[in-house]
Amino acid sequence: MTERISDAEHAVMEVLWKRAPLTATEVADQVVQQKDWSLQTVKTLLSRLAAKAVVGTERDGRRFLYSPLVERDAYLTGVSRNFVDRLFGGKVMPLVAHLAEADELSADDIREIEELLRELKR
Amino acid sequence: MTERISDAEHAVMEVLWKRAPLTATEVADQVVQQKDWSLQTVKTLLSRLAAKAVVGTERDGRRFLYSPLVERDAYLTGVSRNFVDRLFGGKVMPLVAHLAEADELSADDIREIEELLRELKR
DNA sequence: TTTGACTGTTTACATCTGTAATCAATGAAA
DNA sequence: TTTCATTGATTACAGATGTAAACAGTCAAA
Repeated sequence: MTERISDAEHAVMEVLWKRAPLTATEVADQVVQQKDWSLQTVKTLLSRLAAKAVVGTERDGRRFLYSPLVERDAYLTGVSRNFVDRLFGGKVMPLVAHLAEADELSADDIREIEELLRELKR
Repeated sequence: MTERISDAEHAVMEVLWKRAPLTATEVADQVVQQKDWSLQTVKTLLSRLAAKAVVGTERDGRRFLYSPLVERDAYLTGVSRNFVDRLFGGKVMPLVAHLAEADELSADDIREIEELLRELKR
């Protein structure tokens, strides 16, 4: 039962998942390359994430260092599961079928997935 | 650029995608089997959906008949695309790989997907 | 030691969501 | 014709979210 991470919070997490620990300013520097947010906004998001225990803080003199407490993998598993459950009745096949029919899968994608599945069976 | 449909609204849409047009009461009767909502709540959701032009209304005497204006398929394509873009860099492979690694795919699932992909190549 | 730059904390505020209650119009029943 | 039930419209209200501004503590420079 991982705490829910909002869209905005997710952008912050992606930065921390790439490298951590980081200070608020360092996180903001990264985030700003994607989103047009102020330093204050990023700090608010970090606070909320810390309040939810999704990131941990470690005092470093006058400032904090932030690190993810939730692994990206675990998070992705949770949201993927939720997504597939809600929209495709919990089955991955209809999702893949849907993307395929909507022409969202290239021939390369298909080859890659087939390769992956072959691996899985071994 | 389809209007965003919230979770609660989505439950209402599923009913209308199954059969339409329906009156508010008919929709509520269906929805209540899933969610423990009052008739009022369902009506509010229908109004919001109508305001967003996601469902259309057609007067029928004293009441309205509601029908989806957005197709389920188009909606699913949109949210799937968005989901895959946001969390898996737009590639489906990592999503499937992820679900597979998280043991969310059974042997049957794998067989089904392989079958599907085989079809697609023909 | 005063001042300024940084950093976290507190407060703000509009919008969206979930979940209705209340109101008003009206057709049906008594 | 008065009354009740049905139905859409309006209003409500708390919590989540996006997006900060204002405040307060403190180390560093002057």
